[in-house]
Amino acid sequence: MDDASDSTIRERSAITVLRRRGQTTLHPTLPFHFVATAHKPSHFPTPTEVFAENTLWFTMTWCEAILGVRMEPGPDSAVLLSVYADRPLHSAEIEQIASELTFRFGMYLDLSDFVRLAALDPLLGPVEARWRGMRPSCAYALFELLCITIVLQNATVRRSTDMLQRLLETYGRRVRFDGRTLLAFFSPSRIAAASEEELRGLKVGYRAKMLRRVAEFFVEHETFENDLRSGPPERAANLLRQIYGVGLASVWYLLFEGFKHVDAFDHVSPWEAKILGKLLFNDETVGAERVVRTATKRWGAWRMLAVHYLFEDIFWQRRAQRVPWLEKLIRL
DNA sequence: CATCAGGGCCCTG
DNA sequence: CAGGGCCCTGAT
Repeated sequence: MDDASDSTIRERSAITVLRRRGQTTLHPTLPFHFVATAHKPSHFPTPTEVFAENTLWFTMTWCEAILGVRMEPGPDSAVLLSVYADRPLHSAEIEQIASELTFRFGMYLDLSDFVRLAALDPLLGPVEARWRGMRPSCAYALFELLCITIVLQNATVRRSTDMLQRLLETYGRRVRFDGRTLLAFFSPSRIAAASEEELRGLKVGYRAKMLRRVAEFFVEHETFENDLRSGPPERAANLLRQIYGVGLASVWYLLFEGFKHVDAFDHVSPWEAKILGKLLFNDETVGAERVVRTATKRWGAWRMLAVHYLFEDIFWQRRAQRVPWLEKLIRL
């Protein structure tokens, strides 16, 4: 047997096929924008999800099970959910998954005040109208999102995607459902059981120690994510900062993407400050402080959601046609 | 070939 | 609280 066919067999045998176990319908608050909620063009593509033909497919680990989820728009702004799994699921479990996804995709948020606020703002108004009903959304559990913020650190997008790919291939699972093959995340215990040297072998560098410490933290604090979902953003921020490897930039991402705090904009990274400076003042050099101050004054408790609308909007534009000034600011 | 910053964070002084 | 070091890569 030659090497090629050998590796093909290995790869094929490593695929777990998920079967369709149930379906249900989600009912977001109105207004709701399916496409802009399901897909974020500013994010780098990850092998756990794919968005195509107005449909989102993604993997999810849930109560020791590996799930594949297909999400698509239904009538009257409803969202159709098909759940695939490696074991049968009770209808009560399907509803629990539905409830979890309602949270992860921000479908419970009441945007009516934001719509009113945006209408009064000449910059935000047209952008909000274009994406009316877009939510902060993140298909990942907190531990998974933390792994992403760690591979994001001090690396170009290319290197971050490579690191995540290797981690998922090594410790996660390859699954197939509904005609799609995707990777699924690993559990915290899987990483906690790996040695730092082993992780360094995946070329994550000094992040190996952080990944291990984060994983150990989640093994010991199973209810951490749920605890943080209630309570003010400041409390979540303070507790998250105590985890080794979680700094200002990561917390900022986590509060908005993970916990849907629409006001969590007290920090902005340099590259994003340049993009927002350009959008707000047509000047990419105004600096992070001024960007944060302006957003706070202008959009108050909705400032992070407003920033998110502006940010995704320019990345949607970029997809239609390259935006020259933006290309320089994105390090691929 | 060398050097360096990159979609941060920790630790030190 | 400012600044050096950290893994590894691709750009220069």
